[in-house]
Amino acid sequence: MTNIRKVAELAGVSVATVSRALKLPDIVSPATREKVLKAVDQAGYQPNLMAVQFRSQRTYNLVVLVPTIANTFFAQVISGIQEAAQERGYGVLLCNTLGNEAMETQYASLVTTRQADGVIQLRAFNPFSENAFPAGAALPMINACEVMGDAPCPTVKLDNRAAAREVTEHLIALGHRRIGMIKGPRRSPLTFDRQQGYQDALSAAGIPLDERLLCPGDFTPLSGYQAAGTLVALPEPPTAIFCESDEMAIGAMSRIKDAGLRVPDDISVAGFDDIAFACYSDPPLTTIAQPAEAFGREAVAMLIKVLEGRQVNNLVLPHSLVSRKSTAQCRY
Amino acid sequence: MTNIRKVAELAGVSVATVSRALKLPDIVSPATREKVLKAVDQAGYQPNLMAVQFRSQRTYNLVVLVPTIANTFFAQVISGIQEAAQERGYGVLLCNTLGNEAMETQYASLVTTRQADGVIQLRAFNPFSENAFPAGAALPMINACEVMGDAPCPTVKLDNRAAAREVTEHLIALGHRRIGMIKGPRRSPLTFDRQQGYQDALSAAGIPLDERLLCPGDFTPLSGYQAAGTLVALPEPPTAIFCESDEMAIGAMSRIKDAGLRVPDDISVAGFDDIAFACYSDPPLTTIAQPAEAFGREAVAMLIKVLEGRQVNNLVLPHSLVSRKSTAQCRY
DNA sequence: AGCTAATATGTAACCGGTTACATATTGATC
DNA sequence: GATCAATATGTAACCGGTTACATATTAGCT
Repeated sequence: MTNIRKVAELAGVSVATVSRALKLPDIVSPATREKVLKAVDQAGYQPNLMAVQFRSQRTYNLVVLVPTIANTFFAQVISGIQEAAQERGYGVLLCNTLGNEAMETQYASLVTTRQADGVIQLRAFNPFSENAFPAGAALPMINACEVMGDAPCPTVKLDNRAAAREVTEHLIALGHRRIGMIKGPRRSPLTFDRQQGYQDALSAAGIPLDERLLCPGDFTPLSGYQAAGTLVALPEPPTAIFCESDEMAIGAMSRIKDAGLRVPDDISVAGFDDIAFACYSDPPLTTIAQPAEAFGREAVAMLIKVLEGRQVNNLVLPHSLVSRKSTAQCRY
Repeated sequence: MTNIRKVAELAGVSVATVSRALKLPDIVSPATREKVLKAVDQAGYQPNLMAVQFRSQRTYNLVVLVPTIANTFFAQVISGIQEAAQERGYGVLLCNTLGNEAMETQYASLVTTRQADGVIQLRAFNPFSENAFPAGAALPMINACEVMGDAPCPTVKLDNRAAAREVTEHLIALGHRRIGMIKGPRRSPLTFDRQQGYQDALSAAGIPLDERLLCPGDFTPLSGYQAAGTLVALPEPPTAIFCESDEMAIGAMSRIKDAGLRVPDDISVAGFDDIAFACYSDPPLTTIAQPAEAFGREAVAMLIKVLEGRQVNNLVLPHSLVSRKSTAQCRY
């Protein structure tokens, strides 16, 4: 293996000079620099970054904990993370946790064992910082997308409550009064906030909350399909359904059509996320657009600030209602 | 930082003994082992894996080069990679190359700079091994999914030609004779193989090839949408379209409906990949199912074999035609 | 007890860079 | 020419483990 000593020997200088010629070219004489560069070239030398990292105690890797890469929205967020990380010279260690807390803990420990410098957690915070990291070892960490109010680290999120309220108001403005909601997993703060927004809109319009119109899902198309099945089977089914993710909305629309009903003629459907497929579904989906890549980019920027010991502020990214063809005037 | 020396001091033994007590517990006396473990516990010691890796010259990280994570199919493959890697104690460094060869090269060099042990490339091989890695430094590398015939490394792929032939035969069996094809990027070997299969089926059925029915795309829904626009605008539009990816098929169906035509009544559409959305599209998509996770798992297994210096054989994974509602008897 | 072999533990070199500190060289100023 | 500062380079310690080799201890056997 060609290492810095070989290069030093070739160039007839010390290893320190080689190191400096490469890292701080200004402080070596032009002649020496030239000699070193030639030797580097001749030896085909590439620094062993493992050694560099070991010495500097920085890995320049970031751990990303994602519940499921298979989710289109997360895939986009990761895309943003990836890009931003690369621009700053960081690598991305991807961890598909499948919601498994043990796995999250295990992966977060990549930081304490020095295989990564920090963590971006795309799921609501779990208690691992309490049990798994003793001695008050606060991990350099950012919580993005799904965020709990009392997260013990900086966060980037959407104003989910306001966004959900907007969608619901949009449906109410179309004349709907029986509005179903296909939610996320029960314990998700995302779901909590969005349900708040949904209720805000209802009560502002004087519509009483009907618990039977709330169905839990897990953000997958299948769960949307199943939940919609429950809703259309109600004695008084909803005339509109707000789904907490586009993937569930797509599943829901499929189920509604299987029941012989049409979207939006019989039931309006709204989603959340604005994934790439949202405008190619039949009908194209009305939804809340989230800046997925921006989530990733901002999370990286914040984490690096933390790593550099700088001050960071929590961030709320903007959303917007995208009105397409899956929602229409209520006919009843 | 609590390091092995602190632990040694606490336990009243040498660092070598601590190291051995943890890695080769059998060769230290039970009493010593106990002492060491107690000291480890007391000090809250976690080995600095950066140091371990540095010493052993193994990072236990694998680089994965993926054209776009945003593609649902790749997301699934990565899921499989991720799982298999984790089971074997490897981490996954994800690189979204966006088809950029410079970026692929840059990331592959993580191996030569010792930040990763090997590479899984999900795109057809590019010439970087020739120009970027001099001195015949053959990277430990696996090429999966999109594979070229002369790949200079082990490969896992599908029999794309046979699969494309099956879909096409399925359409022919339904009475279609004007069958369009929405292809992948021009230079992709995937596209080449699948077009071969398409042509195999046509010529077996005595149907002449009509070049106008072939449209290039780039695997995104948008490109499928656009290509379908070209096809329906033909003086004699096809009665069926075979798309090289489900994402393009979904885009194509959207365009067909925008043209006031119905799927499958007016035009049958078949896809490729069997992504999660395939059964929730309207109508549910007839497609070729690929074992996406298995691609990932096998690629990891093969790469680790390579890293261990063992013999590996190229692999061809099975596919199957999934017949849903987007293809139907030709009415013309 | 005396000898050999097996077991247990310690010492220190090593991986490949980085960098504090020491030393050598050059240049500027009086 | 002497003095001092600035610049350039070299020496060696260091990061935190692993492991070859040396040494100490114990066990087994005659």
